Amino acid sequence: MDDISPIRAKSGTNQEGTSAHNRRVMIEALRLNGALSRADLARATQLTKQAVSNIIEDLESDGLVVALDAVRKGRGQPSTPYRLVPEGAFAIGLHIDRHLTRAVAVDLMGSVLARAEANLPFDEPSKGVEIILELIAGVRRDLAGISAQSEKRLVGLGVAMPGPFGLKDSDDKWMMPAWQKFPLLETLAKGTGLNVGLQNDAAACATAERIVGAAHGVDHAVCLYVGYGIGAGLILNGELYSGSNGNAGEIGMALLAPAGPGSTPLEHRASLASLYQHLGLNPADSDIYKQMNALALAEDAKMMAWIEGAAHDLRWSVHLIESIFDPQTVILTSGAPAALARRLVEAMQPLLPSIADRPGRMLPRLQLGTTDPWSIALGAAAAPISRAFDPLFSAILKTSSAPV
Amino acid sequence: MDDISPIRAKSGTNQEGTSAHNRRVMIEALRLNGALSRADLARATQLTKQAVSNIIEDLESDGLVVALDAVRKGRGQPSTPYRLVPEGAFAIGLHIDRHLTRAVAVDLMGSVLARAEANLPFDEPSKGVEIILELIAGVRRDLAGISAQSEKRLVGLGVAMPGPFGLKDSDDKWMMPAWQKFPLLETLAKGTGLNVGLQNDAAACATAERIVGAAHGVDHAVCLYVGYGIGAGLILNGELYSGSNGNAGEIGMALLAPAGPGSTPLEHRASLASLYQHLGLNPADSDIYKQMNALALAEDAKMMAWIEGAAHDLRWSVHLIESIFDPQTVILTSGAPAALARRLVEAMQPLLPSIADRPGRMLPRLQLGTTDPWSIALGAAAAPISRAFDPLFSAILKTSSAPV
DNA sequence: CTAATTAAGTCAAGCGAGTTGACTTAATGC
DNA sequence: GCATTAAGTCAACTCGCTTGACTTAATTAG
Repeated sequence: MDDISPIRAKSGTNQEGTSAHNRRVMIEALRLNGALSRADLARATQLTKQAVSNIIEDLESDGLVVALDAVRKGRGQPSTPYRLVPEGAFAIGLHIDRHLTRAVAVDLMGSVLARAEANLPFDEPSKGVEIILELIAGVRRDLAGISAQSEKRLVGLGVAMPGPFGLKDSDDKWMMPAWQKFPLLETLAKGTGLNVGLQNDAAACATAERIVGAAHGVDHAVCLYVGYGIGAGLILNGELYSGSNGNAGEIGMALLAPAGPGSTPLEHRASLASLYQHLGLNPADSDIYKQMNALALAEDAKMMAWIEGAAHDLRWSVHLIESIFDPQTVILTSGAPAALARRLVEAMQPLLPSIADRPGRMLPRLQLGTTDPWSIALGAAAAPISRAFDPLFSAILKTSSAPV
Repeated sequence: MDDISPIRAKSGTNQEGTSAHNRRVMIEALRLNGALSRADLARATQLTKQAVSNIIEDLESDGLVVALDAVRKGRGQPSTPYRLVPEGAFAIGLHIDRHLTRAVAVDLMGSVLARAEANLPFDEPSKGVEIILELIAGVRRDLAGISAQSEKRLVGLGVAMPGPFGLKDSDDKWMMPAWQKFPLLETLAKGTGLNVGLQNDAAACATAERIVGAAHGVDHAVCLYVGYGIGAGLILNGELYSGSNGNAGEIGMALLAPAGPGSTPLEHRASLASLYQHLGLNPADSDIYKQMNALALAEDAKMMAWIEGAAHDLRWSVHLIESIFDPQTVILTSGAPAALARRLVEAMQPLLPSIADRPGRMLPRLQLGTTDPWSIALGAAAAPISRAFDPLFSAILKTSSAPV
């Protein structure tokens, strides 16, 4: 968003933009509906049969779609459905957390094909980056073993890490101060030769839910992510919204009351960090996930007390989110074990009344989303895929760098 | 959003979409930058000189832009700047409130050319509609007196009224139950022969700020509107966001705490309705505006007490909005007299710390926006203008079927 | 005062993605 | 068997943006 000229204006478009958009529309339609024939696509996208035929032919020769057996359905010539080819594109996703980093390789459909994790030194990013680069290299090697074309078809590296980004220098331990200052993206771009993009962890979670989860094909959804911190990933008009500085949805530091004793950040009440503190656990313990799972399954009293408290605040967070965004659904995801997340969602019932409490709803107000701890890395990987293949406004305009 | 076919897909586009987008981009560029030459436009929009020339020629013959005197600026042939023609398009805006309705006619630049108001029976919409239709007809006559082409160039009728819309039947007096049930849009469309669109009042306020106010050219802004109720108008990525049911930003009914005695709707603490109640005023009084102005100027003790309380809650609302949206700025607008609104904004200082408290800010965190009571009607009128002339994603697609 | 330079804007041919309408292919159903 | 229905192709066409050369008109250097 740097202004080269002092004149403010949106970019124009031309036939290239048209064609890029139509390709993306086809891909999205196949992703959302499974296999479709050219005639189906023509009806769904309002394009002519001929235009669709040309585009599909193109996509087929690019190895992004493939024909299935013809199917007869009533009168007329049988139709030939096409589906996406998972191996048509790949992306690497990287999740950087306080004590741990995970890397995955995914395909066009969002299937995870390779994964690796490693511990991370909390305050030594220059060392950490070496670990990360090795991790990525390993995942790439694994991927190359699965598909010979993987390197050619790699669209980018998506990075997810806790936000918020770009604030005042601070030593707040929540914010991984050493990492905030480190030129991470540049280093990774140089070290991998890939296009690199950054999201916060909650946004990545929403991206994951959108490609292979509860938000698949939902255009207005908010994804509450309860991890070490807490954040919301916003899907508005079918696109991830990141705000003016990439910090939209960073509700962890939001105060629960304007003043007085109740005026604590949400993060201090409803996050895994607060749970660890409540239980006296050490977040750097390698088996902490197992410990929590055991406590959740045993309905440990102390944990249940924390759940009650967190649910109290989260119930209200959902109420606020519904009032502000009017989403089709709210999805709660978590880095915690599934048993814990499930109990948390149960404890949030009944939800507070809100404008979401309307007749004719199609989706539940609150759903439990993915609780796989790898889902943030998956979402990170899904971001470059989305950028390359989803129908976005920015993809139509003339300087939408790096299309594919 | 009705699915004609069971296949979910975005619409494709073609040269018409391209051309429509480029026209809109030109218009927006002229709106944001004043007068620009063809060469300027070509640089700003990344289109070729020739393409711009053709489009400008088109716009000129459509009466939307006009050439100014050539200006010399250094070497080379002098450039001929073009500017928008205010009389290039008109729209009618209608603001329906509990006891009052206002209609305005605006031009392409958002200047109000005619206005009229009338009292409205609170719970008799069928009578009310007749009053409204007459009001609109009067404004249209006035407009016709100003420009002979006004009828030909009328792009639509925008309606703003308090939300939320489409909830369960209720007798909540806040929500104007009789009006919610009445088929208002259909009746107005039939009665005026115009395209009709609906927004809630806060959204209209944001639309007004965007066309001629503090949000002019700002792509990420939240507009807090303190009227009879309270709501937020959301400008995200340069477009108004209305949520999945047009109720985004309806924070009036949001509870200030999850439970307990503090658990009241924001609307009961920070809205003009709460002020009227606090002061024992009757909102149906025709001189209530003057009364409030007098009290504000006199720094009436009771009013100052209300301001303190409202500012307390609003300060926190801004904090939450900043945490959630990461906007470039928050704009407070109000139907209250300017003196009152100014005191309210002052009382909100200092703001609570938040992620908006970052280095390198270009805009203030909180600004006082328009306090003209006609601004909602203006925003209502600006909506059809925006829909017809702003570069929107939906404008590129093939069936930009009239949504709202 | 002239010539070189710089920049705005036009001209005319070309390109290319979607459109159009007729045609082919291949099923079902009466 | 023949009419009907629908998928998909062919080939000519359209129309908005692009390309590159050209014209116009100013400033600046010598």
